[in-house]
Amino acid sequence: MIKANQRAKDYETHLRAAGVRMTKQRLAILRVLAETRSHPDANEIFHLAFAVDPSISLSTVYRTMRILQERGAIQRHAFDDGRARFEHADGEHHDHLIDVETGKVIEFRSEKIERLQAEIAAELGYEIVRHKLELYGRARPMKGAARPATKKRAS
Amino acid sequence: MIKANQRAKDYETHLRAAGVRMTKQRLAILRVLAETRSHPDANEIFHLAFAVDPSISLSTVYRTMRILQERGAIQRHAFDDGRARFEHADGEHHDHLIDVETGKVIEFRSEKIERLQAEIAAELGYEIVRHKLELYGRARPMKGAARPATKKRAS
DNA sequence: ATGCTATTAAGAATGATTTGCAACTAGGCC
DNA sequence: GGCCTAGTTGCAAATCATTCTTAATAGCAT
Repeated sequence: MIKANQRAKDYETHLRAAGVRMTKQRLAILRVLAETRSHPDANEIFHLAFAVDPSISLSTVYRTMRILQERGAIQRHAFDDGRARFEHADGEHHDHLIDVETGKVIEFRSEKIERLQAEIAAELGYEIVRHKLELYGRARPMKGAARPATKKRAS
Repeated sequence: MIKANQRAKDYETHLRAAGVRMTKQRLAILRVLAETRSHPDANEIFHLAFAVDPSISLSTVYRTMRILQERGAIQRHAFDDGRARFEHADGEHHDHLIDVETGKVIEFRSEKIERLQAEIAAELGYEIVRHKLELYGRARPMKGAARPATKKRAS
């Protein structure tokens, strides 16, 4: 994961520039976030970061996630399972398809959908600030190609 | 609200048919659900139901909401504010536009969006079980028509 | 290195939701 | 109508995710 390392550095640079103090706990969290391509909850982040720096506590994870969210460095999601899940916000917006059987989260992005949403909001007299689209689905008995990997682009 | 009364009766009939015992507490909840066009949380339902039948307790609200959800009689939403909000699932699916300033929830439905979602899921090898689309927006300085009412139909 | 201040760990506090349990009741059966 | 029993209830205690309090610690500008 060479890219992850770079991303961690980028995070650090940006946050420092914004006047955020870099403690070893925060660095551990940034590393963890940079390395994962999934959508961990606070507890998962805590355990992963603990492996990097055992001096970290769960409250610090929560505090830091809040700061990162305020700075726009991460996104907080509230899927239907109750707890908050986090994901780094490295630029590009995308939506989620959640496998109802395995809980697996697949990311995708569709320009058509984005456009349509803006149109609908406009018709209702609104301007979209952000949005959340979650598809909950069941994998179909494969017809041809192999099961798609994590990041997909749809029409 | 004559329709609401009918809806409450329908709920009751269906649930009875499914072998669910009808207690006065459950009837109170069904009445409340049938009468509201908003998205109350457990506590709000509790207070409203309490007005109908003061023997009800909050735990019963939670227990009942779970049963209704399992039976498909209601939908549980997890908007970004943390707690669960409920809404009767009387047939027609719709999505939500949440006013970021007032918290007001506007319902809408777009066939185009529905179709597009199915297509996207299909491309990823999935079949949609359910989905959730939430637009968070800001009201635009009205250009012509009046502010739209609660249930809208978009393109 | 020093000092000021932000940040931390730990645990207590909070808010939403669930659960354990003894008392109660809906609804099938006579 | 009354009986019976499994399902349901209210209440309080338990759990879960998250936030707050506080005394101690550690960035980082100088």
